[in-house]
Amino acid sequence: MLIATWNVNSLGARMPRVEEWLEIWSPDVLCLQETKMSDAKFPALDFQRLGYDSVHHGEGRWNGVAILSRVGIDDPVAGFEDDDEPDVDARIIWATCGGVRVASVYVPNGRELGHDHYRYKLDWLARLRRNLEARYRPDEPLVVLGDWNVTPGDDDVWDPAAFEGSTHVSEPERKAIAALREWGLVDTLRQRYPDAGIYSYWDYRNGDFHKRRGMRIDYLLATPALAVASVADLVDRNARKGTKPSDHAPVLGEFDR
DNA sequence: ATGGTCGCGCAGCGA
Repeated sequence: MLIATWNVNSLGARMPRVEEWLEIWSPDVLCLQETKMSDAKFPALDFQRLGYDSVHHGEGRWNGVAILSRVGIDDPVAGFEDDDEPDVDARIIWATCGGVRVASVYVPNGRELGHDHYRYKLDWLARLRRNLEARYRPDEPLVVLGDWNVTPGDDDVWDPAAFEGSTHVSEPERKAIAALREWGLVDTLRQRYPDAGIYSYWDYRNGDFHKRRGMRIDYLLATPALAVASVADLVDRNARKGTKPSDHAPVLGEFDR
């Protein structure tokens, strides 16, 4: 089972690249973030033509998450699986694909330390943890994947010193990700490559991609029940090249199941 | 050199 995640930075702008990419890789499941699209405009028929069922949770101009699957897509839930107030943004969608519970997540950026949006980011991650605790167990096959907007450690940033005092590297954010791991999630790529400088996002500016100045903020977090079957992890850097690329590359995990 | 690029949508914000 091949499961992938890709922050496409507008599906409207990226559809040619996404269709091309699906034909190259034929993943079983592809999670998308930042579709920047309403549900009404989501091109479900185009994905159907490529063999994928899909679910989408979008508002229009900002955010927006989706799951595409060619191994079934059951029990979809848009937003958190709790009875609290609905999230103000469309940032998480769930579905069961081929016997694996999948969540596609677009974690708030945070903007600046101390900003209201930074508090929202930390609250959002805590709410995700409560959702997992209330609804799932680490011995069930589940993967939460997407754009976390947090580097789990210093190996995940091209120059940690350059980001001192910024979001994406702060201790509270990293503790929130560590708390998810402590509940029972495995960062499969990092487990396979313990200290490699592997990135998934490069700013469009400054030629950062060509200078290899990136961050690893897109990843799969799988329960041990699923991670035990992990056989490969990779970032498709080729998708960050060429005409009208997203600023994120797709991240793939393969499981022997 | 203290910016630099995208996307959205038509100014300027968000990333």
